Parts: sequence; structure tokens; C-alpha cells
Amino acid sequence: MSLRIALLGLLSAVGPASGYDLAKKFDRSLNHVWQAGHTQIYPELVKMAADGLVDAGSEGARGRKTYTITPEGARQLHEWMLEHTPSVVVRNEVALQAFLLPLLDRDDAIAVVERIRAGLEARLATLQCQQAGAFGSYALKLGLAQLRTSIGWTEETLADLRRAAG
Amino acid sequence: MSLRIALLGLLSAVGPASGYDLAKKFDRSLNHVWQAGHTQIYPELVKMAADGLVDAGSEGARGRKTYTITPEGARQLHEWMLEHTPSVVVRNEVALQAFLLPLLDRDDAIAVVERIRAGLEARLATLQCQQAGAFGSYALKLGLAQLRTSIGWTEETLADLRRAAG
DNA sequence: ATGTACATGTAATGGGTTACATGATTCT
DNA sequence: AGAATCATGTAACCCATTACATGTACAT
Repeated sequence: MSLRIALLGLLSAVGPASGYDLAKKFDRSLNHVWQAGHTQIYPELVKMAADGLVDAGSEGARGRKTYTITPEGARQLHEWMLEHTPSVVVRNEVALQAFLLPLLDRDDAIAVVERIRAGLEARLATLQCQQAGAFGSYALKLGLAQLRTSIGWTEETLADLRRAAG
Repeated sequence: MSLRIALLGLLSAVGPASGYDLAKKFDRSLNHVWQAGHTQIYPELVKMAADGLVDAGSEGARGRKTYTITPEGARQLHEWMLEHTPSVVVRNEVALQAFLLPLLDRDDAIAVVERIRAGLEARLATLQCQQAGAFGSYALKLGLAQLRTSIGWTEETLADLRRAAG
């Protein structure tokens, strides 16, 4: 369901676009929120056209198909935003390693947390470059805040590990 | 893969346990880190036994099967912790709604963010009750910090929305 | 006896990733 | 001529959820 919503949202925000365009947008502006490759996007657009949420225009150069959101698509997007309580459920490999840290001896645990921190900082650098237009700015702020919080956690945890039996 | 790791981690932390036990542990101590129901856990334990990562003991009362981690299971768990760089990828419905907020008019946007805040606060209350033993305490700290950050974001965002064209 | 907690499973479906496959256009 | 980018698709597989299905033990 959420893939549909993300696609409708992009079409609504940037206007008519091809599957190829949408895949790029996913990669560049939506990647900290949702991920989808072209292999997932193309078939989904076909289904959405069948369901009347988007219009597939006639083929352009190189077989390009430009999709446009329909009024029904816009309605369903709006309805989802207003009615759907987002699930707070998270599946997080970083948190899983955090959970399992006590299984390791001190030096291994430190190495693991250092690596986590490096990964988070790399991602923070990436996100900081990606300045959103008006669109996506709320989500970007949220993403940055969460990364900073996670990095803060790595620092506290490293201090804690180094304190214990230093 | 991560389901395997989570199961090995639990078996390593709490000792031999049945699928039923593990499903409860998932629900009670691991739910902010990873989720899995019994329908996913039971078949996975069978496969893990086939792969030599756990030993399935003989059946006890009520068909209960008690699984024990093997040395090979412990080795793979340790290896994963040390070698596997956790993916930082997130799929987050809250962030998706955040991304799409600019599609809504001011009052709808405020209602959406209020609902998000209520959901986050409910979850925070749940997590705060769930005090971890030594085990899981690092992950719990991380989870709490992230929830507080998200709640902070809802407050900033509400202030921002109310300021604009108040 | 009725309900609750214990305990295990299967099947259908949906969502997502990886690998495979093809062809057009543009740039150097 | 060769490489990069544009552009679309399919198939196999893995992971996860929901619904279905069964039976035991214990407490009231």
C-alpha cells in the first residue's frame, strides 16, 4: 500500500513522470523515507493504471511512458493521509546489534559500535547534502534529527563501554 | 538473515527455549528492534536445526520442543556481529507522512501531525514500562532516545504549521 | 464445562530484492 | 566504435503477515 501512496505523492508533487523518473526521485529525495527500485515501480504503475489511480499517456521516445495522477488517485492519497494511522513498527539492524552488544566482550563491542557510528555519520553526510525543496523538508528534518540522536547514542555507549573495566 | 540472528541471540542470552518462548520474548523484549510472529519463528527454527545452528531436544509436555544453540550457531552469531555492517535503510510510514505533509492544507496537516504525536507517545509509554535487564538495555536506550526525538519533531512541526498563516 | 494459556504447525498472499534480458539515444 | 544513460520489463526467490487449523493442561 505505502508504495502506491509514495508514487501518488510524487506524481502529485512533481507532476506527470515516467517510471524511470519516479525511480530516480525515490533514490534522490525519498530514500530516507521509503525505498523502491524500478523492478517494483514499473509493475505497480501498471496495476495503478488498471485501478484508475493514474493515467498512462501514449509512449514517447525510447518507449517512455508518462504517468499522470487521476482525481481518484489524488482522492485516495488524501484519504490515506487523513485516515491511515502510520505504524510505528521498526525493523532495524542497528538496533538489533545494539540489543546483542552484551554478548560481546568489551573490545569487540567497542569495534561494533565504532562501525555503527561510522555508518551513521556517512549517512548523515549524504543527507546533509541532499537539500530538499519545500517538499520533503519536514521529512528531511526528521531524518537528520534521528541520525544525530543515533550518533549521540553511539557516543554515550562508547563512553559507557570504555568506562567499564577500562 | 536477521531473524536467524535474533533467534540465535535470544537463545544465547536466555539459554534453551521453545519456539513459543522465543515468540513471547520477541513480543516483550525485542519488539522495538525486530518483530516476528510464531508463524515465522517455527519454520525458521526447523531450518536452523537442519543447518546445525540449533539442537532440537526431544518433545516435552504438550508437544513442546526445546531448542539449544550449538557451537556453530554461536560462531555464526559472533561472526555476524563482527562482520556484518548493519543497513541504515529505514522504511518508515511516519516519515512518509512527514514527506507528504506539504500536500495538505494547514488544518489537515496539523491533524495528521497530532495523530502521529499521539501514536509516538503511546509507544513511548509502552517502552518506558518495559525495563530491560542488563540485556537489551543499550537497545532500549536507543529506542527511547529516538522516540523522544520524533516527538520533539512533531512539536516543532506543529509550531511551524501554526505559525504559518496562523 | 468453559475459558485461558500453552504449544505447534500449514497455506495463501503480499511486499521487496536480485538477477536476467532487451533495446534506443546520446556523447566522446 | 564504444560507453554511458535512458527506458522498460520478467522471473526467481526471500521475507513477512494473515488466516486457518489442531490439540494439551490447568484453573474456576
